Amino acid sequence: MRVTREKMAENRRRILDAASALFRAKGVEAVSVAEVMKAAGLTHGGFYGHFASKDDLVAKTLAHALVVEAAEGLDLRAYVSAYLSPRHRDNAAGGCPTAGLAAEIRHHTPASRAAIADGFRSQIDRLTEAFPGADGAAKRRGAVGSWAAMIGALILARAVDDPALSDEILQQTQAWLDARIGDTAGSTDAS
Amino acid sequence: MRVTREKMAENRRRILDAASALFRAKGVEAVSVAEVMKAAGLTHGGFYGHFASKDDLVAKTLAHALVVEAAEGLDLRAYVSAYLSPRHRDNAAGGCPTAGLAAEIRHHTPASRAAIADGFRSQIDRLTEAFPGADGAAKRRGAVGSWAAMIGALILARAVDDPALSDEILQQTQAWLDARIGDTAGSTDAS
DNA sequence: TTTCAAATATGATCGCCGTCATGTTTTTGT
DNA sequence: ACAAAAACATGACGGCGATCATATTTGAAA
Repeated sequence: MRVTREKMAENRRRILDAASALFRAKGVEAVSVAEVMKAAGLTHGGFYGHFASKDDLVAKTLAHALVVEAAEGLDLRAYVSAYLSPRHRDNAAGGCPTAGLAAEIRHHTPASRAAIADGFRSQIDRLTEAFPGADGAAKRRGAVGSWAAMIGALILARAVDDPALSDEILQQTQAWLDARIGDTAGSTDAS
Repeated sequence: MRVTREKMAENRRRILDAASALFRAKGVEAVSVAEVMKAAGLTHGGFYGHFASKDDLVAKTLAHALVVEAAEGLDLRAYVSAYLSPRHRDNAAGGCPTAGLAAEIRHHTPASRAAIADGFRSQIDRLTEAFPGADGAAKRRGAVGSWAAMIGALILARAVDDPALSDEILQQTQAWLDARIGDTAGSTDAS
């Protein structure tokens, strides 16, 4: 049952999208190849026509999910607020792949770790542009530090069962970051 | 082959210690029950005399690993420096259980999530005491925010393959936190 | 000391999952 | 239009791992 080039490319995209959502929602190890294929509307047989192995799928999925759209004039405050919202916490399947997958990737192949490193670099660069600061070094320092806080807070908030504690972690981190971001608010010149 | 009450208690401790190190090093799902028992110097058979299931072991291991020693007069700067050191990054098996396991626990049983929540509360309280600030609310906000940054930075640094990027994440976060911690340095009154 | 059950060892079971083998259909290059 | 193979479906295989069954030893209570 052969299919069009175009259809095949679409199938590949569907597999990557399904894997991306499932991996974020349940973790890589908890998701089977057959489950991914089924979510993509296919059966497990065709999988090895698209990818060499499950590990290969993980690496390709990371590269696929971590593409960061260049954000001119990103509103950092709004970004942080949305990132640390209960809505984002409760929507891991559609949320930030870094927060959902970074911890696991430590145990994966070099290809996956390289893919995630690329995504990290883009993300840091993007945040550095948006971060207020006197010079480039200060901006980058603030970008990395607050990015780490965002990732950490989301991971911690998701780990916990107690909604009150989970909410507090999100809110305190957001309030703390808001104060830091406001440190040199309104800087519009780049350097 | 029965053993002493005392020996049995020691065996249980060995199992928990082995599980704690192995889980942190390789992740919960990548470690088999037999592997844990072997590391504890036993065989897989006796496992279910100590724990009801692997999930139960995970929950008990978290409670065992997350006991936080009360730290009077904690040197926050030194703590952050050690936490974000390459040495700690490269020693997951002996390092912070939260950074090693929190992300995974999201996919585990309520018992495990409750155990980790208890550990979080203790850790936040401990950091709140040590954090400088005008009032209790500011201290707690700073504690949660910087704790999230520490966890996040360690997780991100461990995920990455590129040593330069990994080092930078640790260093930038540490420098950033150092500046925040210094904001109201030398506060010794509590309220 | 004698008995009973506890603690662990050995071995088996059962299901899941990654991967491969093979069959079927149909696009694509000629 | 024809042939070749690409793309996917169905089905099978093999290993691993959680859990259980049973045997064995021996502490512990009487």
